[in-house]
Amino acid sequence: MVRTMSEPSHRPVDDALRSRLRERLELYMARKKLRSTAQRRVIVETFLEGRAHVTIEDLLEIVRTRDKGIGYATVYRTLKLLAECGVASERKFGDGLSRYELADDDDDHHDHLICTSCGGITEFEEPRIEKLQEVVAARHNFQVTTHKLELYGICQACSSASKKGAGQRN
Amino acid sequence: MVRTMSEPSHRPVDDALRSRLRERLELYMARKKLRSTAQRRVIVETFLEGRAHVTIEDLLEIVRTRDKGIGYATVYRTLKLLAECGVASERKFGDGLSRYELADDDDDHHDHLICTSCGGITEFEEPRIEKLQEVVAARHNFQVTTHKLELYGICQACSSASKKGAGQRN
DNA sequence: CTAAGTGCAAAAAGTTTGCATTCCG
DNA sequence: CGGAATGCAAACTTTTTGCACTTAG
Repeated sequence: MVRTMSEPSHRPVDDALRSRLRERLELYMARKKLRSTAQRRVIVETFLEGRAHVTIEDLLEIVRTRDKGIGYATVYRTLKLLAECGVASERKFGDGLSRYELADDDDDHHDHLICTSCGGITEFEEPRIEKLQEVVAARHNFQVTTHKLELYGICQACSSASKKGAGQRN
Repeated sequence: MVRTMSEPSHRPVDDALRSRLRERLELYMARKKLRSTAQRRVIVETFLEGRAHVTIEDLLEIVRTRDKGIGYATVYRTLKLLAECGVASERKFGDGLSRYELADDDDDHHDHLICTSCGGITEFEEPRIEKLQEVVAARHNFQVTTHKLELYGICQACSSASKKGAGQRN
């Protein structure tokens, strides 16, 4: 009950992305003759449908609500598999944890704003920066394969919270 | 300005920077009533005069040629101290190691090209990218305190080496 | 059937810390 | 002297792996 249609969680754009990724995974697994197990299916679905930037620990917790017995190592190995075949991207934001998100399409890269107060992560795209990166790389005869751009600081929510005098913290 | 760290390049320009950093450290230590020990002096000098992007392990090895008995923990704690007072910057390039380099001046930030083949790290500056980062941050009402931009790929040396070796690609 | 996949526990790998001892100020 | 600093080893954290058992194909 109570599912009013007007609300936000449904993003048709991402559905298309997800099916592309699912397909990519299937092809990869077929080619490498990898097996589809109950655990993998649960982990992959949870990852694809879940929020971005999950840690292995996060994902394990969610996955275990669906299948009690799944172990850390299986989640770890499955995420590694997803990263290998270009379905997930591993990110390290310097807090010592590895995080995973849906892989971008080749032509559609995004970067991150990271709030050092609440830990919130926001994505952004700025094609002009990507262009300049190419310029820099060319200047050094460097062939870029990937890049990482992260802006660390205080997000809007935290800065208005501290203005009001309230504490923040996640 | 471009400083390439993989080669034995000597940089007279940096002498001014080093004295500024030494002074900053002295002020900090005086203010906090920290002590100048033989170990710290060796570690700090080795760090200031050595090449950029050293790991703790690297630095320990060099330091021990000067003072056999220095322990890992002391190097670790001294680098942490240097980072605290703005003399060193800690960098993590995703290979699981922490690396340290001389801190930039406030107005003079640089970023990195990282060769995934030879591990070489080259520094670059591109003010237009910095500008655009500010634009992005403003768009999100985000107050940037620091940022990290890394381009991963194949450096010139490695790509010409593989050209000779494998004889394909152009 | 048989090789891939799983779960567990232990190993790695890097970072941090507790503590007895040393030594700067 | 007294507290800061050191060196060692042990504790931690997160990631990775060895292995015996299970199971997909």
